[in-house]
Amino acid sequence: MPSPDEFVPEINVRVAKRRSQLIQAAIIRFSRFGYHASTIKEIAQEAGVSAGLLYQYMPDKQDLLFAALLYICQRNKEEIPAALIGLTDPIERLFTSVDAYTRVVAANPQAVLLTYRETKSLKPEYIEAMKQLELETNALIAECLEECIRAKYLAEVNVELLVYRIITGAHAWAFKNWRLSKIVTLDEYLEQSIHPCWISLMTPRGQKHYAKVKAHLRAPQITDHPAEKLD
Amino acid sequence: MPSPDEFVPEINVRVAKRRSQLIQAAIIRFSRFGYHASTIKEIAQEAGVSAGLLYQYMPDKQDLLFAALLYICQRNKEEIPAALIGLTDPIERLFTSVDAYTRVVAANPQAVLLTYRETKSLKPEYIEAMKQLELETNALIAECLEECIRAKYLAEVNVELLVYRIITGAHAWAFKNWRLSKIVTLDEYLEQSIHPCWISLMTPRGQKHYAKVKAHLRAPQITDHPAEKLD
Amino acid sequence: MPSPDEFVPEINVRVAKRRSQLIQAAIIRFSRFGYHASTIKEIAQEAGVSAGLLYQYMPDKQDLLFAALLYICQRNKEEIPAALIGLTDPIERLFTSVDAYTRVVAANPQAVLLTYRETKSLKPEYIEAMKQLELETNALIAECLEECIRAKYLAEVNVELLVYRIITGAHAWAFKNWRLSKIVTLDEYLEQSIHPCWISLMTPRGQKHYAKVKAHLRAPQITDHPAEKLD
Amino acid sequence: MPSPDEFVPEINVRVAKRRSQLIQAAIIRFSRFGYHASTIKEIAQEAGVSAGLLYQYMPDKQDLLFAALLYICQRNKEEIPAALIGLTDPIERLFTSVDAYTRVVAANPQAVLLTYRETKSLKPEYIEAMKQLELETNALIAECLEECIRAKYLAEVNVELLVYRIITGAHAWAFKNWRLSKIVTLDEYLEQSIHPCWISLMTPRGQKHYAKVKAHLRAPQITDHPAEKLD
DNA sequence: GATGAATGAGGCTTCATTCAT
DNA sequence: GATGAATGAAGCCTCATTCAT
Repeated sequence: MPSPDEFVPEINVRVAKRRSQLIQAAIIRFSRFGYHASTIKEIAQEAGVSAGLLYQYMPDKQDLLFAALLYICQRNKEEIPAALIGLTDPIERLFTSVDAYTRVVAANPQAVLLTYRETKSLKPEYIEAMKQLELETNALIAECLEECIRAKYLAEVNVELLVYRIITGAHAWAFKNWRLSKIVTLDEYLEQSIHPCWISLMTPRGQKHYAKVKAHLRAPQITDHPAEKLD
Repeated sequence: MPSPDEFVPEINVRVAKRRSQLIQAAIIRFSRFGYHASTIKEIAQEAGVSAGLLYQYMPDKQDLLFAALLYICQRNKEEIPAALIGLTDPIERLFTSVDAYTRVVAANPQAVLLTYRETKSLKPEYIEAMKQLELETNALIAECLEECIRAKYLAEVNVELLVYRIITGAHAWAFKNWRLSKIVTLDEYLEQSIHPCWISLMTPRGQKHYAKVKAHLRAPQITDHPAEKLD
Repeated sequence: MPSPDEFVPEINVRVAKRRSQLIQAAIIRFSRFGYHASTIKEIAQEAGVSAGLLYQYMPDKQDLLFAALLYICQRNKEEIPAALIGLTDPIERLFTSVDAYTRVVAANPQAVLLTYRETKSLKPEYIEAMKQLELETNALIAECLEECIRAKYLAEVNVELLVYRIITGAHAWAFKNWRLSKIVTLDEYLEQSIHPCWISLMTPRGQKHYAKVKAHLRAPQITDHPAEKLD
Repeated sequence: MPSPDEFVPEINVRVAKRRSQLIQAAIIRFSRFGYHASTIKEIAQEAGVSAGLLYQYMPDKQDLLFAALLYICQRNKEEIPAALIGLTDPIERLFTSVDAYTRVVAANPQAVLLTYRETKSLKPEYIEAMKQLELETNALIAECLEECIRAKYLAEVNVELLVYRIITGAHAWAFKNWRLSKIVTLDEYLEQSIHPCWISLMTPRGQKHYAKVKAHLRAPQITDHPAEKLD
């Protein structure tokens, strides 16, 4: 009993596998050498396939870049909800989302730098899509902040602006890692540079609550992508 | 009839003028279109000279990029001492250096983005030089911070880490300008995102002093480079 | 259980059917887009088979072109004898062969253009074969002319040259169809451009005879290949 | 006294020379091997320049083809008026224009074949331009025909259709040269295949006049382009 | 027999760099 | 000093052809 013509799962599985394989290879080369300095041949080689094959799964080099950047952002975005599973306390959720975001960035620093460096190489509609995705990711942290504000744990501040303080602070760990990693550990960075952004804005009520939950706050587990380490 | 080995000042003046002219043109094109998307011909045209002439003042395209990046960083670095002239009060000096730094970045956002995006295209020794220059610039703000700490206005914190919070916060205005400029003005950004980095770390003594000088703190005047605006 | 060396007619039937199927598809694509602009994949798709299968029935793309051109010329050649069946009068046979030839060309203009445009892409021996086939086709009309000359209906002219006047006149209908079809119909073209080639060379005896048979001369029926129409 | 900036004849001379040089090379390669089988490198080499230089004078390969085809047609078109200079008698002018046209085609057969074979490779607007140019050339012969009709030398026929009989007859000499040149000379071809097209349509008055001027009709001198001979 | 995924040679085109004027 | 014509290396991409399934 053969599967009907219109649904052939093995094919889509292979296509998805190939695409993923090529995107991974692209992330590696683009991260390491930049978009323009990476040739299609090198990327294909990194993926263990021929240059020609790449074009059966990607329209062109720019789309490959877009796919790579999209993949990075989407992957990062997904880590936050994953880290929040099972958490209900607003402070705990805020702490965890910020911590998770920063640790995701720290786990894939080259990938994050790639999004900063090469987004400009995309065509306008792709740039727009990237911005949209950033806003969606930011919204995940924004929700945690708003929950804290509603619970009177946090002063009423410009939430989106605060989110940007936090995420660009996280990105800074990737950008300035060459220096920062020499003066503090990631944990110290989180404690002294990232979390203070919101801790310093807590209400007395928030501070009291934070002191209570602080003890059992734990760093979330982040998926590691070894290819994207800093060298 | 001057001997060929003699020092001929007019020549060096012309060389310096040409180099500067070419670097300006390079900054304009690189900022607007990126390093790889800018051709030597376009840069030469922007400078109003021929492509061939460029090679009499620059060894190659990469050195031109380095010269451009160096110029940007040096220019920005010089703005801080300029803004501090005549100021002696530690808090006032700290406020002004941070304010000046951020406004310099905000005045030439494309140029700053260029240093982030294209530094990787340089050869290692040039990258090292860029890092060195960054550290020197950071030291200017660090000195102001240390002065405040010595004056017991500020808690004893990791100064260099704090400097990075501040400067990457400033850079964020350039990177995320597409969104930030829609939610706050530059003045609001300074007040709500940048200055809080150090204000939240002041000692009670510092807070008292700050309240006193606050009234006559004034935004420093920053040199504008219209070609490097965001569009 | 047939021995492998035995003649297995079913196999040859299938091979012939496949080849024909592929040649038809090739004619369609080559005619419409030209040899170089047509890809093997497109031709296979047109034939409803895979690209790989094509190579089990054709050594390569060039041979496919040759097969297509050969098919077209052979098909056209066969129309003349078919149209002459049952006709015995020399003038009637001449008229009919010329008329049939022109109408065959007019029925498959794109295919004829293909033979003109792409014969050069063939290797020398194939070009030779195409020329040979042309001569054979021409001979069919030449025979009719000679019969008329023998019957003293036509002046003694260079027969082969006259054949070329006629067939290139027919081809012109295909080549210049974009303009000719705007100024005359095919019937008018035949009457004013093609048939005059030989009518103007008739002897008085021929003219008298022609006047007699003219009335019941009828356009032969030509096989239509809709895919090869001009658009 | 330097020439004003806006008019620098030497530059335009060089550009024109280069363009011409490249177009000649293109005609040679395209004629010999066809458009697709000719590479930019080969054409550049034929012209004695580098591949890169070609792109300073031509936007791309297709434009080079268009330029080549245009050049051929324009050159052919110009031969007719040149041949008619000083001739006033209608019959003489008609004979000469037809004779010149055919001899031009015969002098550059490969170039004419090129226009037939590769026009389809052009983009629509260029094809349109080619058709327009053909119509203009045809009009030169059409005028001669009309003059004869006005002088009552020629029957009132469809002039444009007759022009097409003539020019496609001339083209046939190029197409079927492999055979025709074996059975007749060009002069015989003109006498037996080309000129009869209009001679057979003369009025008695025309025939009488033709008999009178026939004696001193002379073949016009045609510019030779050795690179475009048949091999 | 039939498929279509995979290969890789080769074409067009761009652009940093050189050099004759 | 200044020009810009000329070079040619190198990259993206296509597509005829092969071959494992």
